[in-house]
Amino acid sequence: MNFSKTTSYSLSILSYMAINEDENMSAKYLHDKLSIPYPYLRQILTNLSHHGFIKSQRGRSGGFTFSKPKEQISIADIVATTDGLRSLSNCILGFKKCPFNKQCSMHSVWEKTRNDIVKILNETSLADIVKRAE
Amino acid sequence: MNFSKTTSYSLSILSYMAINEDENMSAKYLHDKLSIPYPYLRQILTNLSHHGFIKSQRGRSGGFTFSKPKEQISIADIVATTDGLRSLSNCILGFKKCPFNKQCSMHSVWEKTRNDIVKILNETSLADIVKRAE
DNA sequence: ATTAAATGCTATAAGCAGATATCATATATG
DNA sequence: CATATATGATATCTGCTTATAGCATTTAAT
Repeated sequence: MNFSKTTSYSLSILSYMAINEDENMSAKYLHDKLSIPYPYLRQILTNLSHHGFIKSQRGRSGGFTFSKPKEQISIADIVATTDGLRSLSNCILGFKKCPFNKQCSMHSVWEKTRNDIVKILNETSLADIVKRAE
Repeated sequence: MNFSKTTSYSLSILSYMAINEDENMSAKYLHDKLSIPYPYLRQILTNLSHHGFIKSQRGRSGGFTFSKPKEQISIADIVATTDGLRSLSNCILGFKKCPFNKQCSMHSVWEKTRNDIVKILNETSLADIVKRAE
């Protein structure tokens, strides 16, 4: 009942980077700060780089920086590259076909809450997260 | 972002059994009706039996029947034996510690929706599901 | 130049949920 | 009684996510 570790790590990384943009963001440094397993962290950083959220600087004193404005990166964008938003559009109980004859009160409740969640995911950018962290 | 297959299958099985209580519920029969992989279905039935929701009758023309009133089996009870309700109490983003400084709008939204969901899970019994299916 | 410290790339391992397979045991039916 | 059809119990396989490892390449600092 939550997002995958890969998604969770991605969100941790990008929100930390957004809040502390002055620091030099190498994989090693992020590993020390966020306690994400180093080799796994590197894979995720590569993935985030490939998806255009951040860009890398190789070589000594290299690292990662944002490659577009933080206003233009929503949580939904990040989730979409890992778990995918589709994971939110499925039945909360995991059914393909509702076995409860459509009268299932689950579905209506979940539909509403799901919409609330997706709305927040879409409306919250990394810039918003920075604001709230201040 | 939804319950595990084991939970989903468990809910399918018990709700089908509740709605069609007149039929002879063998694993084979349930497999035909619900298209759950047969050996996996058998494991789940054993698990549901161990947890006291149903009891088994061995031998030819055997099968499974409820071992307590359907009014006394809530969806939450079923989820608790598989995924566990704890899966609902965690941060939706998968964080142990909120990296967003508590101001995270995620958390308040998720807390409310989570409470809504748990409430429904607790208040909906198999008997209710039968009523709604009629 | 040489070295240290960083990312790029990719192959592989570990762990878990989901799924399968098999044999033992029980029992209704003929 | 013999047999077909159930469940009981348990070992194993598989595929995906999570995690690790190692070598190549780039670049700053000395």
